[in-house]
Amino acid sequence: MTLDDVAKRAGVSTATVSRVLNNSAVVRESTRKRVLTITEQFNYRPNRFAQGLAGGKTRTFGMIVSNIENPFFLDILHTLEETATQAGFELVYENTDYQPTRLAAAVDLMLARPLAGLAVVVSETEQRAVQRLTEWGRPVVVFDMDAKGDSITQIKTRYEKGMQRTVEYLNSLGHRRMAFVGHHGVLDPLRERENAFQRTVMRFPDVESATATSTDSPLGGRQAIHQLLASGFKPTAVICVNDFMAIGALRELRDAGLRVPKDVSVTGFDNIQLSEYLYPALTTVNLPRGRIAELIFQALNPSRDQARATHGQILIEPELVVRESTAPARQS
Amino acid sequence: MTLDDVAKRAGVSTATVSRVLNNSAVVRESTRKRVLTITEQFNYRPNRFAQGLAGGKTRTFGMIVSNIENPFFLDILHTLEETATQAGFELVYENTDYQPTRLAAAVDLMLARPLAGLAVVVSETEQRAVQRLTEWGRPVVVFDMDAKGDSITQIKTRYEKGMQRTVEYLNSLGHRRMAFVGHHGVLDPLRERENAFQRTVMRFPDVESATATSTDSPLGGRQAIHQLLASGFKPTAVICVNDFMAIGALRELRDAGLRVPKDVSVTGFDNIQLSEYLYPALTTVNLPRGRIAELIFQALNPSRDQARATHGQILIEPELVVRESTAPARQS
DNA sequence: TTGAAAGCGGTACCAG
DNA sequence: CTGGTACCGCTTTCAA
Repeated sequence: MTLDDVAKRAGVSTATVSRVLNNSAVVRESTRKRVLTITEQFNYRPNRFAQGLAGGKTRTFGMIVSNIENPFFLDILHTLEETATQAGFELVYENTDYQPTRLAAAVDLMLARPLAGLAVVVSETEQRAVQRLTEWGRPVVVFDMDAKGDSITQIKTRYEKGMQRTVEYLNSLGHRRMAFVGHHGVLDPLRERENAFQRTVMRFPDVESATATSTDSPLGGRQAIHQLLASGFKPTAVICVNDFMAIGALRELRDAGLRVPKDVSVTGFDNIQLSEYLYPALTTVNLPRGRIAELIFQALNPSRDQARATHGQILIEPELVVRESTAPARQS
Repeated sequence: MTLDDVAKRAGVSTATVSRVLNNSAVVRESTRKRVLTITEQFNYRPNRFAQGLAGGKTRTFGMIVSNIENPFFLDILHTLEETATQAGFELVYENTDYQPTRLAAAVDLMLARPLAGLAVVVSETEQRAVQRLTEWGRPVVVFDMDAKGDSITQIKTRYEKGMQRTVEYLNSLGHRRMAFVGHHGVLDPLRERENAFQRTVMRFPDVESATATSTDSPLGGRQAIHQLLASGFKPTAVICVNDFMAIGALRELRDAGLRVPKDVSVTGFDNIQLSEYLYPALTTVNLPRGRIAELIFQALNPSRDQARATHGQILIEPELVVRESTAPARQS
């Protein structure tokens, strides 16, 4: 069933059917009704490809994420998807696994589609990809990535602030040996988290620190802790780059015979839903994913009244959420 | 940059460029090179809409899931996405939230796209949607859903068997008061899990049982346990419909002052990665998501040699994975 | 208020 | 081995 079929059956031209379906022009009520009856009767759906080709417009957004298995990314994707669907848009996503080459490939793929807008929520970066994004004419949102351009909206979180609050809090509990568990996000934003840790720790001269790195997953968190412990460093507090890795960290610490938080405190980052279901419930830093998704949608949506209202840079303030995985350092 | 631009610059026809790009016919090496040089130089990407329209073919698969937040669905989606991408396909998904109306809408949307194939991995069902799927000419895979048709592959798991093993195991540990925690999946497959529980329990005359229902999430699991406990029923073992809900169940039991597995044993279903990171690590039933994703891809992929090799019905055997959340019932 | 027709950017058949 | 060209299904002027 095509537009043409519908038109024939309704005894009108394809142009009119198109008008009815898109409310793009005033059509006499009677013909309008007639057309709608037919389309419903046959459950007609316009071919998206033809629509996209002809109109040059699309109702599809794209989103690129680093690791969809990590609830942080998944939540944003999910919320954005719901919001977009509600508004009559579709969402397609690509996963990069933190690999710059995959990021570049994903951007190329997305831009070729074409799309109405693209959200790039990744922790890695890649020159050519950024280049293409800035040259692309349509709305782009980048999260924690440096890319400037006319149609680019940047959303950033103040990791450093979140990190500071975490370290300060732990320090106030008496912790003096802290370890940072990160993952192989090779570039900026991740580094930013790690750098933030380093910088913050430096401000506490009596605090010793160490770092361990692995993949972004519970298993990675587990391995990182394993390394750390094997290295001989005995932290009284472990700061994980995110909650996802903290899950594994908690497990490995327990398996190593260390009690959390009695023997060692653990913190995460992101405040994913799971974090309060862990045992012990995780002390972490909240990053409002729902709000981030909303902001992304607003920046992407072309039918904004306050066009460009959401343009430029948006800053997200992180806040510490204290739960059960942190406690005063033991006198040792 | 369009095909035409490339053709002009290379001094050939659009047909030739198309041939080169698709390896669809033999082209003289020299012209082939020339064309490729241009396309790379300008980083040309064919417009997917035009391709889809013209060819009638697509390199896009669709997947519909009930709850993408549940790692069971996410894992399948993720694996399928990777596999598909590797093979040069794209994957788009829709989430239904277990709502039949959303399932119907998702199917309509997917079929209109159009796609090269569609995977429907949901726990609900809807008449019209099933109808459309069977009438659609292209490859369809349904997981745990009843839909028969020429181009439909069905993948089913033997829930009942998994459930039996679980109940038998618990019974052998001395448990006589069991509760089932399910979610509001209104139709078949979920019911199937619950029914499987009921049927299995019936075979053990001395086993008392109860059921609680909530949403498919950790929070839901928590609430279900809350209801259960409030009802006065004191189970010595709790069987959760899936691991995702078990996460919340574990938490609520702990908050209620019950120790797992000392006071009450808990089991899940699916064997999601997280299950071994929980505390205590969850006893569950393994459902091989990677393999399921592989099977789906094979059934969907049009370029199969052993065409139809994966047709008809495929059965997945579940197996019990014993971890720490189950133990002998206490003498009470 | 409606119809006719020109594309949108590819694909694939038919000649040459 | 390569070019010409008729579509694919829909949107959007331009006229009527």
